[in-house]
Amino acid sequence: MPSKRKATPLVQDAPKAGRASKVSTPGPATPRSVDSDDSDEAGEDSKELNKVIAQNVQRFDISFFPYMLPPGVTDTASIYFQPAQKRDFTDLPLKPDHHNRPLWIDAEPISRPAFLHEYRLTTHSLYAAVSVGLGPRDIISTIDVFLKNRMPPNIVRYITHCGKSYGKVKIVLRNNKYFLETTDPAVLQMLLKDPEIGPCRVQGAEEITTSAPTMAGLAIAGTKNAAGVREAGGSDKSNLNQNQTGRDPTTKEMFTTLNEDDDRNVIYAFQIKDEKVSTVAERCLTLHYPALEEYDFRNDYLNANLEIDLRPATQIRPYQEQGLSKMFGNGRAKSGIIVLPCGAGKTLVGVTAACTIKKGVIILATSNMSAIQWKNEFLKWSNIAPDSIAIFSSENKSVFTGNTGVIITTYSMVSNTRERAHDSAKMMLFITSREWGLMLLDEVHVVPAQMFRTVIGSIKSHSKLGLTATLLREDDKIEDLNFLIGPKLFEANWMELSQEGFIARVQCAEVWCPMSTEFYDQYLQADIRNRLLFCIMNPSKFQACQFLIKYHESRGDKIIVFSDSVYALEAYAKKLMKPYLYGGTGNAERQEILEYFRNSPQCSTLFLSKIGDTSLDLPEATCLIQISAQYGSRRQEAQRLGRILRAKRRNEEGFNAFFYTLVSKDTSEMFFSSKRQAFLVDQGYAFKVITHLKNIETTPGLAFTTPKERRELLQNILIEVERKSWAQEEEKESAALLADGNLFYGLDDKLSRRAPKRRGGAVARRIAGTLKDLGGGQDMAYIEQNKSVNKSVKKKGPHSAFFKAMKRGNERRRQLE
DNA sequence: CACTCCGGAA
DNA sequence: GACGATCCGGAGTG
Repeated sequence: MPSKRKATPLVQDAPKAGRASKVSTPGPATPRSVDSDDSDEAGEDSKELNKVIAQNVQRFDISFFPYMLPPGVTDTASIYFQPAQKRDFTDLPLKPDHHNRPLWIDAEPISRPAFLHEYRLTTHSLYAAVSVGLGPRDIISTIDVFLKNRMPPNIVRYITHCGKSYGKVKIVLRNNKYFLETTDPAVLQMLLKDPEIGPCRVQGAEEITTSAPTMAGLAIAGTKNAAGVREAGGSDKSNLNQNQTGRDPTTKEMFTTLNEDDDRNVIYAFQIKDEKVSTVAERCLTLHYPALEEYDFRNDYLNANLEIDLRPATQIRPYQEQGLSKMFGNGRAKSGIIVLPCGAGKTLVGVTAACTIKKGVIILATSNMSAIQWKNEFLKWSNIAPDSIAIFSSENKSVFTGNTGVIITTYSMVSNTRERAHDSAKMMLFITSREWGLMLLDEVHVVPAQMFRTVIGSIKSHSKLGLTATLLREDDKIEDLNFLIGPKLFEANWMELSQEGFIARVQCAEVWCPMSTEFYDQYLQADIRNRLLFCIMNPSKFQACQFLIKYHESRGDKIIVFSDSVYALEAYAKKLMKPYLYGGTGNAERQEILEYFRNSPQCSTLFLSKIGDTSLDLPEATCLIQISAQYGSRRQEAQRLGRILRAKRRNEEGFNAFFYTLVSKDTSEMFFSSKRQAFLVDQGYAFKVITHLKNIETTPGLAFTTPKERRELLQNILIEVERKSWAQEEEKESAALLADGNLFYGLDDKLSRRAPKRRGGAVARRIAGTLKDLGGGQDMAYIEQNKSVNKSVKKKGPHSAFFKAMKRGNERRRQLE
């Protein structure tokens, strides 16, 4: 373990820590805290505290913050430690001078609203801490300095243990083969005997290497230098567009001195099967020997070097550099994840990493569009030759010309298990058969999905860098990233970035729209599936939306309205005469609308479906209204907010972006909404609740003010609900019926089976629906179908439904046999 | 363009 | 009794 390596100082963090300590409002982080920004009453105490923090922070490079208990509440000190079951630590002895000590938690952040920051100490966070160069003793003593109470011995043991076992096991790629390496023969034996790791070994291929890689002859810039630049970068945040330092602060300063690899020169290793790498990594983690990936790219003479460097004009922001310094902290490339908010320049981080390693790079993006964006960013920020960069997707299969280069592809392209097109297969062979220096994983939170994790195994790369804005999923697979890719190296603080003007300041609000009685009745009566539609189409919600659009348009904002329901999207947009965009919109039309929205002053409002959550780049938008959302998806909420974070106008004085969520009162939307907000609240955003929009009654021209209009609206919704359920049953029936093999018996069978669930009337209607289907009549669809070719109509075509169902039935039967 | 498979959310 | 379910998007292939 490197004893005292000087890590990069955290200049920005120190004053911030002080600010956080000015606690004026007691109480825990309530989701809806009042937005009271700068309460500038810095007492002498906190100034003193600042000093202490500043002194100690310098030695650490993890984003950690103290949080202070409110004055006067000194005797309920509590630390949130992961291994402990209870969260009350009142029985721990307090230090005599505890009032001078804030609590100081060194871990990954789980929640950081305005005044109270909650962090959690986990195995992963400790490993991450050690991986950036902190020894367990450093961690313990630093926490102790700021701790109000004595550290419980079990925590000490826990930290020490994590520190010891860390870094003993490494996964290394050599000559296109994966090896598990360790310097400790006992550990090697232990791993080989492990029932899970043992079988993953390639028999007869073990080896003992005696030549540990040395760092001799490496020109690594000193720490002093790096610190100086960081100082400069930290202080001139306002002039981030000017290249003030006059030199390229990118690669050299990222390295700090290193003095490990001292006397150990025997490495024990055995080869593991390519496809088992993630299994082994997972097992190692559970055995508390996390397998690291480190790439000594400067001493890699086997893989060709890539001619790539950052353009001289490219300026890296301090937080980006901070993240990168974690990755290259010891002169090698460590695998891991960097978390930055949307719009904070994730791509530039990736490009810089590529420029540092200067080997073959493979980039995995989520969509075709983002692949193209990656290419453009590479050309923009770096001097890479245009023929050294290629995109590999279904419509574009070029290869770079030289020995090595950059390949951009999509997850689904690589993880495709089905039969491939000919040149696609050839391309895959090319990709899987060579070694890559760096694998960049964009939107890395998608990787844990079963489909995508195969990517990790099939492409051999020396290091991996995952980038994401929202490191969260609603399932528990996010933890898997720790062994699939590596620890979280860096996470930016949203609030801090917005205070410094790197991303826009956002005002978040939740608007409660009352439900009119007739709608509420229908809502209660409706099937659980259709309930949401009534919430969304709630006339007062519509009015609120209209009002907000009007208000913000008059302020000159560019507005995006999000709706998950395509039906509602269309209804709203048509009624308000605004353009709308959803999945079914053709590509050409899509571009046209986007162009129109971007450039035309006449068009300042755009309606978007889920399509806008990712991949669409709309830097002009400054206001966002959400009229419906996907249940409780925190990720979606964060991504949508991200749409306006990169607002071009963010640097204008006093500029605010707005984020509204419209919620129908007393419906399930309320519950989901609060769930969705959780992540943003954790990031420090305060959601205001607006129960009544000022002057809404006196606003002229609002829709649905008369009972007649509302009745009509309700009628239309009911028709839609009907149509929907009809289409569903049609589908179900034809599917089920064909699966049974006999059309007519099957029909009877189905009907009698499901009859008890519904009343007689339903049965009659269902027969009608089925007959309609068989006969090819489309009368019902006619009502809803207007000039726009609706996707649902396409789907409902008797043809496709019929054959689809038949095929499905056949498939199922074949599988049974 | 049609078909297929997949993800994400309860 | 087993089995299945939703919607809306995306990408790849033919």
